[in-house]
Amino acid sequence: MGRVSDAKERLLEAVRELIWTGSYGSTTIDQICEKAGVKKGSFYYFFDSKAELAGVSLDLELSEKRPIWDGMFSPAVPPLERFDRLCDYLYEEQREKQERFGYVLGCPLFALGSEVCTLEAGLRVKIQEIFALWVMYLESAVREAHTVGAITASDAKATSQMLFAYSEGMMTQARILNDLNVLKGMSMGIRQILGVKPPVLVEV
Amino acid sequence: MGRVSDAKERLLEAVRELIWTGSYGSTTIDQICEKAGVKKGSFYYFFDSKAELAGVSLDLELSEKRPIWDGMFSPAVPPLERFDRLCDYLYEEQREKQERFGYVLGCPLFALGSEVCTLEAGLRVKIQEIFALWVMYLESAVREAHTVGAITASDAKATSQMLFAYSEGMMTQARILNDLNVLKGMSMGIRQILGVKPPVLVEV
DNA sequence: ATGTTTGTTGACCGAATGGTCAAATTCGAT
DNA sequence: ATCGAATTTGACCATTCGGTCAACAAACAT
Repeated sequence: MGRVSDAKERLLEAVRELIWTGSYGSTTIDQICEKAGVKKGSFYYFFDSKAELAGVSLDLELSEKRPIWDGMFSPAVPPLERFDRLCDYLYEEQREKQERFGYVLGCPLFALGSEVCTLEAGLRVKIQEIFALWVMYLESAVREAHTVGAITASDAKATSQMLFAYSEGMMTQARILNDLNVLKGMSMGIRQILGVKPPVLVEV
Repeated sequence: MGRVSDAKERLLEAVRELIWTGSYGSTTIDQICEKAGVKKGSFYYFFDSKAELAGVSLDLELSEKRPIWDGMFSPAVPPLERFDRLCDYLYEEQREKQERFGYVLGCPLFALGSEVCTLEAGLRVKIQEIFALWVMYLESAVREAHTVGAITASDAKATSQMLFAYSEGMMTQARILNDLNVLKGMSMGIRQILGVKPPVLVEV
């Protein structure tokens, strides 16, 4: 078996934080090593480039997010409520980042994808795949919401596509403006795109 | 007066293309100089950092775009048609970029803003200002469209804000996927957000 | 205990990077 | 023609960057 180490994990954690709080291009291997407390020799023992490290960190990101998505979009949750949970989750996530780093960081995949899509084909493809998977969650919820009769939007494919663009646009705008309040309008915007029918009011 | 030169303009042109086709962080001063056909000494004669050059290039971007925006959103154009013109313009712009560079490049401001907002405060502020101006065009058109009775959306502020997030999200998605077809759905999406009332059909 | 595998270290390299400068050049103005 | 302002040039510098390597250390298996 030989010697054991968590240097690999520390490198992965470091690169994620550096890219998210800064950018891919401005993050150097030296920086990553320093933040991870790992010497450069060890870096090259585990990975052979920044791009490969970032690629593995995307795998990690996906494996962490999937159970969260599965929870939010569980079939046990009424379809419309899934979107509420999503908004709450995103807001809370961003609030925490702002508290910790002083910045609203937005969506790590969208920012990274936009930055490197013309430069790092491997990363671009991985990000595309994650997005395709993510849209499946949205599409399924839209379809179910429509089946249940909760929304007017009938074209699940087109609607989920709209929701994706809108929500990512909102997250990125929040990042650029460094303003959490942007996200407060997201729930309403999503409901409008979905064409949520007004709930039956109950007298108290 | 002394010697005359267009080196400054060439540098501005070079940096815009390099950032747009690649990224801010991956663009070096040496690269900019080479593409502009300018020696590094001259670069530092005109600018004192990459950030300052990028800042001036944003001023240039705005001064070029304003007349285009003024044309598309002219009061002489029916409010709803302004959005059609916008979609056509964006599609044509991206089509041209893809033909020239092999990539759909998306919105240069959104991509740059997302990349540098935590790193370059000066650029972040400038981009924020341009966005604020741009949303004014959207908001005005939404307000007029509603006044004219062409759309159901009544809250011009919230609606223009949604349009902004959605359209920027679409442009960035087109960049990440390097797919022009993404943009084909934009006109419909905008109409849905606006709540465009079905036009009165005329028998032929 | 001893070899074997796995991970660590620090020194090292060449290239690229941001940045400076004094000298040379080119133009407009007088 | 020539003076002065505006621009160009190429050489130069220190630092940082990505990347390599041989030697070393720690764990496990036998």
